Amino acid sequence: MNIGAASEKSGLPAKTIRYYEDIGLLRPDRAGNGYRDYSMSDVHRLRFLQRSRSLGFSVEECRQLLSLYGDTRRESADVKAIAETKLVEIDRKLSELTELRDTLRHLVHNCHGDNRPDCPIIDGLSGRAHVTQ
Amino acid sequence: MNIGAASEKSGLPAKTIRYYEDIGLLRPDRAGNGYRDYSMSDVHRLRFLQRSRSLGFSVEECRQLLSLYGDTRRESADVKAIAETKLVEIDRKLSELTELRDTLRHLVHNCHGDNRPDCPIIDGLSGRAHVTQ
DNA sequence: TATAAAGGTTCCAGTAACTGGAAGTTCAAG
DNA sequence: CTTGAACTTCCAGTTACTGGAACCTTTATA
Repeated sequence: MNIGAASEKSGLPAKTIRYYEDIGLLRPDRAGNGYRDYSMSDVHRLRFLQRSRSLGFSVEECRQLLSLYGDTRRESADVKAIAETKLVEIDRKLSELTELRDTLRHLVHNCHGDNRPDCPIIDGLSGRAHVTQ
Repeated sequence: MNIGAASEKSGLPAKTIRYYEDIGLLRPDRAGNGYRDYSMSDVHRLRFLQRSRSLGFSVEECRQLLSLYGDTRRESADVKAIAETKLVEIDRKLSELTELRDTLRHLVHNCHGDNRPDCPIIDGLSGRAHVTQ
């Protein structure tokens, strides 16, 4: 498929997809006319990149995560070690996100949402009183 | 407290903290010697920035999130609307992170972790067969 | 008290990860 | 056969830092 379709399916702009190719994150085929030709496997890779980037992993971390899926030559002890390290990081991100969500929820549920500017939660969390962790 | 202590407490490099001041995300006091002097409120702001940045929110989104806490002049209906929009996004991030974690867990639990390079999960997820969503 | 190291300051240049735009090619519709 | 959308490469600009120089202040040690 062309880059437009790959873009739509992966949620990444075409520009970004070309950039990812430049830095060696994928290597789509080329059709006879010079157009890039993306396989489902490429799209899967791109979706994965879209997700993990949006979740705060660096491109290099994404490259490492991708290597867990793609590099069959890598020894499995190695794969396991990398995956376990990333798991710890993901669990931390999960609990931080959960905490952020709970705070915002609290904000939403306690704000009356009318025009009165005295939202009680804003006062409570403005920094003087509340310290997270 | 000095920038070094603020850096340690927030988990952000001093360089980044100065940069955040440059772009108007906080305004620490100055001591008589010209050194920046951070309050607990500043540190709280910085920790918040550290977290939300590492979770994939842009600096502008962080600025918006911070405004939920800091800007008491903002009308509460406005606060509520912004918070609700961010909540949707956070919930999406949460489910994506959970999915990523489950995939990696599966990888860890099914890899034998010895020197044999034939980790069965890698084959399964290499892209040809498996498509997420 | 001298002095060296550690930690602070500004400023400027470099990097990471895109992003926009120009200039040209190819394809699909009318 | 032409017009417009989608593709190509290339180069410049932006965001969010990050490293380094040159200098100042504080603190520990001789």
